[in-house]
Amino acid sequence: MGAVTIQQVARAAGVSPSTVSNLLTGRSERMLPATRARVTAAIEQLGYRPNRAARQLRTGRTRTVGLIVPSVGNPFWGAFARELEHAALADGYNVLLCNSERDPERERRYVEDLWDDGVRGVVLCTSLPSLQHLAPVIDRGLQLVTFDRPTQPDDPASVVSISIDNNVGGFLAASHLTRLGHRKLAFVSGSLRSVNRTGRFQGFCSAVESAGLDVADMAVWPTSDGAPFGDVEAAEIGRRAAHDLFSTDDRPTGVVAVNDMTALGLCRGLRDLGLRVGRDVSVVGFDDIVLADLYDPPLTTVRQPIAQMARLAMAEVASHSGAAPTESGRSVLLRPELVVRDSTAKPPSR
Amino acid sequence: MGAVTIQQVARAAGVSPSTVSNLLTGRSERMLPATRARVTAAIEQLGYRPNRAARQLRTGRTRTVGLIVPSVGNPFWGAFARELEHAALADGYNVLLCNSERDPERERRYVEDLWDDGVRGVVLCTSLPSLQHLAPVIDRGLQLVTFDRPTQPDDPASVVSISIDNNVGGFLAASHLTRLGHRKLAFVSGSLRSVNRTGRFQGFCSAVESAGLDVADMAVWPTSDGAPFGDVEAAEIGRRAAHDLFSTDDRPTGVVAVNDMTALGLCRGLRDLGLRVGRDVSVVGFDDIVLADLYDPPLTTVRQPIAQMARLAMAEVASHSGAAPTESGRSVLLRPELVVRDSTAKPPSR
DNA sequence: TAATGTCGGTGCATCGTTACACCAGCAGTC
DNA sequence: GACTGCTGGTGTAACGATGCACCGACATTA
Repeated sequence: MGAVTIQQVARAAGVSPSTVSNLLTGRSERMLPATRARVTAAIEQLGYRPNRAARQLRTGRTRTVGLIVPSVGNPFWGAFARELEHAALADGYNVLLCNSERDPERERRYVEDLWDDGVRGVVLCTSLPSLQHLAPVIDRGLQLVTFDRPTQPDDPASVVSISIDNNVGGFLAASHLTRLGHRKLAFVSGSLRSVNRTGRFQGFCSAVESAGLDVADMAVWPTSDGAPFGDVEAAEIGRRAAHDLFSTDDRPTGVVAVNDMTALGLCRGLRDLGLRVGRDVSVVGFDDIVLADLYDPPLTTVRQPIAQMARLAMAEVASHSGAAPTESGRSVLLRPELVVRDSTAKPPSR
Repeated sequence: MGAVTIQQVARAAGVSPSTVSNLLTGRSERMLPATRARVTAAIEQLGYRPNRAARQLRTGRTRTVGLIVPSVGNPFWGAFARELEHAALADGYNVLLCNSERDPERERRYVEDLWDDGVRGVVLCTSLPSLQHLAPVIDRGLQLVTFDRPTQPDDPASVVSISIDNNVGGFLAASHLTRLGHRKLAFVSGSLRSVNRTGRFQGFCSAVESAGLDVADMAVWPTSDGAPFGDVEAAEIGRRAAHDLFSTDDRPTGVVAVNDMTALGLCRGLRDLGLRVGRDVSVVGFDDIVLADLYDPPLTTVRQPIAQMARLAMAEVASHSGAAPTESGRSVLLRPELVVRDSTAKPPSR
């Protein structure tokens, strides 16, 4: 039952373990073709597979990267996880998936566990304003790449971020509505303290102002941060927002949601109230998950190029991990794209 | 920069490495309280964390289980991955996520890679009729738990399966439609050769027959297995099915889809054709993903109790892995539940 | 022919932890 | 006082792969 070791292969091939190791690690130039053939044959015949734990203990390296997402239950994160795994596989890496449920303590525990497992590169999907809880591990040399969270001023220097320009995204969404003629907009999100919410909201405000409207007239939900919802509940947030925002007299005619799940929940809530999305109310989402296009009506949304972002994130994780932690971090901001579908239209004439 | 080792802790506490190890591995009874306190203090002060690679090399064990899903891009698998991780965490395990994209060769490679990584338990979500490509690793002692795929006669003996009773599920879906008065039904799926499709289709047929109808009159899509679609494309399958099935004269009035994503794609396709789901056509999905309830109209579907199934799967993976591979496998079949929403109604009167 | 260089390959210490075998010291027993 | 048994530890050999330092044998050069 015991697995085949490098010694057994060496014995079978009539060479020393070092020679087998040399072949395995790519130092096969200094070797007679005949020897190489014998060793290769022995490996093949015995079905030898190197013990990774031993290899890692010796070298200190791993071919694993960590991925921490709020929740893979959310299709956006699921899709991103898939793309990252795709990119990782191409580079010969594995992905260890962790759901933080947006809990900083879980983030911290996961990052430390990953470090103990020998993982030296982690892609972290978070919207927390601070990374202080991870500072100890980053100081030890962890290469952290944040996704969907632009670098903040007080982040550790080595942190790299891959993100879309949320400001532009928010602007695209809101100005699409103002151009259609909407005068009373709403902005709906989950927690107020998320980093990308801030960017998207700023873009929203810019668009409102450049359309000659007053931001103060717009509706913002929630008004106070009493909604510390997780990611799976994103849809529930939208649903509640619909009920709150549309039970007043001064209803908005267009809504920008902070992500597609929230937008979908919003649509559902509007339907409960007897309002038709794309006719009575226009809704713009964010992310462009697969379901945005399947929904009825298909959702207008701001697309994040997740495949491209995943490749970038993977490249950063792989290139820097193991290098000196002094390597200065960088921040990559990609331009999002507005995808117009049927959930937006001119406001109904009164 | 070098990490703190067990020797340094031992030196700091004035004991031998063995004593520290004894404390770490729970053999702390044979130890004076004073000694234990000194060691604990030293661990704390130095910030010692055991090297997992070394530990694994020595013991051969890992606290990691593998999870192979068709694609986390599909919300159903994303949700399941989240539940499994939740269950694993409670047991002190980590989850290594792998997307097979329904490719047997990728399945095989992943299973072997996991084995090499020291992983001795894997939850495999597949609908392949055969597990022969994994037999070598299973023989070496891998504990395989299949999810959403009932055990097949020629599966290796040690394989455990956790699944719903697809037959019952198919029956529930179809009989719901016949009870509403539908006489002409359709069954839509992706690949014909998937195991759970078979079960669901059988249940569908039983329901049709027990309603006094002829299975031969029902529409089945696809008619031949020319659709080797992956999981992300499940929605696309539904969309194509809608166009194929509803461009003829003899249209069905009720459709059972093999899963919710396909059902959603189907709804989208029907909308393209100007048909209203829940009025002109009734649609029943399968799985009850979060989006089923958000959709417009909310989708009637057969619910899989994924949280419960994830816990069961985790329990099986953890309990057997490492034990003798002679342990005989078992097959757990859970009863699914029909969730009636608005996508189904009486057939329109002609 | 002695010195030097190259080629092809090997020996050995090492990574950090664990678990088994062993051992002092002391108490109790006959 | 020699024996047994227990308590509270310690010494040491692995686990499997790696990579540096080294080495014999042959070729080349002065």
